[in-house]
Amino acid sequence: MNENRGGRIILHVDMNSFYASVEMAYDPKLRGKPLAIAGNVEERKGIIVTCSYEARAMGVKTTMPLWQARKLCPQLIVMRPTFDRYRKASMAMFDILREYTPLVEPVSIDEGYMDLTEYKYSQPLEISKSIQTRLLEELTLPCSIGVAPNKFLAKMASNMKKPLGITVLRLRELSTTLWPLPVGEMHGVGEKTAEKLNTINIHTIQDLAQGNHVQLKKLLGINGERLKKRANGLDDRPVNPDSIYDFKSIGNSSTLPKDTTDEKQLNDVLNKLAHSVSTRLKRKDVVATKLFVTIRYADLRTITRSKKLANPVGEKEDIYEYAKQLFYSHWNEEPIRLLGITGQDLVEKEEAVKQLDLFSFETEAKHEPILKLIDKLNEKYGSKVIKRGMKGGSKDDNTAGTSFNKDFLQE
DNA sequence: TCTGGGGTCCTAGGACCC
DNA sequence: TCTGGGGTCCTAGGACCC
Repeated sequence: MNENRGGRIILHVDMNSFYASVEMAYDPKLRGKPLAIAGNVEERKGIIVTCSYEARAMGVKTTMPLWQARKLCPQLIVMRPTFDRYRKASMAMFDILREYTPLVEPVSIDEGYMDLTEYKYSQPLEISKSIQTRLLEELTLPCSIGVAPNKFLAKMASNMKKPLGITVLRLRELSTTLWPLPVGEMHGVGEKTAEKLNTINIHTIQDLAQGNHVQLKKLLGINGERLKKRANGLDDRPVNPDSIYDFKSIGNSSTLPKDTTDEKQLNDVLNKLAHSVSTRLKRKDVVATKLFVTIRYADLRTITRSKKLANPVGEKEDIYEYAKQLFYSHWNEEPIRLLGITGQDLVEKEEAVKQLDLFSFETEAKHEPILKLIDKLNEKYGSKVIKRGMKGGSKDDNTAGTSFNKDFLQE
């Protein structure tokens, strides 16, 4: 009955050069041409965000500075991103995926996992073909799909054939499919980790899979253990459709047209950033308990400075004031390339108001015996706010029932 | 005449508490 | 009378991903 012996069937659907493909869907004249989407097109710091396969054939790559891409490919068509289109296309794409199962977890605007374990009597390969065909025919958007018993392997599989690939990665084939790859190609292993692994003679995924447990832990901490497990095809993370509802931080940053030390200009940028962060927080009905300021100097050295706030912020003016405080107490007066503001530890606005009340009430009543205080609080707010014998307040209520959503899934 | 902007997770030291 | 051990919070920074 159970053909895959209790294993799961996980798909990773990855759209191919998503932004460029969406633009081609909107304007068919762009098809077949080297197309790049780049930020800051007019300015010196523009980089390639995505490019079509025709552009890739000329050596153009993601994150390459625009001027360099133009040198490699003079006929390159360059467009600024139109996020509205991408958001719409993304929603349409996830709607199609959800027709196959509700267990769809978007991980970014253009990729997501699906858990098809419940549909084990259908062929996952057939379902993948159907998904790929529908996305291509109905949305004119190409994708690659990986099919595997877990998220990690599905992700690695979708990466193996692009564009328009479908790759099935089975556990029993790991030693021939996954293991020969350089360890740096593993999802979760970047440049630094690859370098570190090389120092203990780990060069391929196979080396990692067979690496010494103790040595790996010493080198990379718990990440070492986790990577070794993954290299052996083990990953039990569930596909969680609700993960889009947990927001941990909201931030904006901006690279200045020119490096500067001009305070008026810097204040102006902080003011604009405060405005956009405030708008986004408000749209989600949350306030931030921690505020971060990012400073990048001309030589790309980047520091972040943060402050835990007694009273969570959401209003633009408050964010601006705290950000200025943070900035001016840490800026070394060197020219600045980029400024950023991020709010973290987000709580629902109503919950934050409660906590604020709680705080002042507690201060006012701090001489009373603690049990009496708790009883009073319970009387005032109901027993769910604070329980006798509990250490803290209502800290972990902050996501319950919130209706906030990832930006790209919002209208 | 190089390298954007949006995030997440982990680590580590010091303060502080019991 | 010279020094334990566990835990949490705060801050800074590193690495990684799309």
